[in-house]
Amino acid sequence: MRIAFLGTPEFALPSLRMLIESGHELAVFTQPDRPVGRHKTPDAPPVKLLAQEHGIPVFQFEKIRRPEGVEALRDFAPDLMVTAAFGQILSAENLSVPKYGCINVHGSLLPKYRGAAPIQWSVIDGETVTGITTMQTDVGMDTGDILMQEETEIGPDETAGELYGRLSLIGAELLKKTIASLEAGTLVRTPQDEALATKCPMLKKEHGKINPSGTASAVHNLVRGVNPWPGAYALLNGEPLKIWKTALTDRDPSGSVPGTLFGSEKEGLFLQCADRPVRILELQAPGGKRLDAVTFLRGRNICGSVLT
RNA sequence: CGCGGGGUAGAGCAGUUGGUAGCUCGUCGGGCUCAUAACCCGGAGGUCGGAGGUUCAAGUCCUCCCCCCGCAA
Repeated sequence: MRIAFLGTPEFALPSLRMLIESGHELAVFTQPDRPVGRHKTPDAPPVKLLAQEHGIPVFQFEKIRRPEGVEALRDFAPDLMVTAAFGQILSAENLSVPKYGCINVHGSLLPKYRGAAPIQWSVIDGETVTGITTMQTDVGMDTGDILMQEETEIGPDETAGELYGRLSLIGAELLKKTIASLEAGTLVRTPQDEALATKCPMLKKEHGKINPSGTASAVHNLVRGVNPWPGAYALLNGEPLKIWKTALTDRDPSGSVPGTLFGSEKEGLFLQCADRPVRILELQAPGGKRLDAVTFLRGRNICGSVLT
């Protein structure tokens, strides 16, 4: 088939790789190179790099729903469009170009977690099961008919980054099955149950802010859910202290106010939360490297301080 | 040239107005102990990121370079 692949970050790579290996005729549409990094050098999206390695034509539009984007799509004349974490909203005009429309690979079990960061929010919310949905894209935000779904469990200490990697692979497999079913003419479309739908926003820096007045579980889930980006933090004397890894513990409450740090080089570091303490395993001071808690404590005494 | 913090013993940090480098952990040796990751005593280990400069004297002041990190994207 002639397939227009629309995707941007790492999540889309396994799916694109699968399409390449399956021998489809491809064109890739991805986000423009963006200034990234400490020195603001423009950086090509991962999908672009992979496409170029395989000699696949790459198109980068600020907004594909504008006339030039639509025109480029029409010129390629795909049978099918596939999106995986593309990051742009498609217009009805975009969707009308291929005869089979557009299949989207989404990182949640729709209709739950519609929106931009379903994987991270699933972890932040403490969900224990999630999955991949392939859906027939319509003009709404992840509102199209469900084609196929595959579940996977979220490990109790799994980070969003780890889950992201796993789901990207599951997504590629499910996409393969979905396209095979489409080609066989056996694809079944199931409308989403609007009553069960939930939306999640794009993650911002401030979503990484830890609330020490929450439960230990909530803190642990946040730390996992925003790892590796944007990263969890709390303020120590007005300075952001990044907290990379935590562990739940059965340790009794320390009696101190939520936000209090305590522990020692022998016991490790703990943060008192609303109910009980959570163990801090890895953290990072501003300007400093990411360190395990015991090493961190060697040079600085932060026990007794209160995070806000 | 976006803003800012930092490179000092194997690790993490201190180092005051320039005057022979300290702390915690680790490591090595010894001791205590039924025993120990606990405790006590002792030792080794640093051309203070690199190059130049100022000075009687530079980790500390000046210039340039390399590397790491936070913010911002």
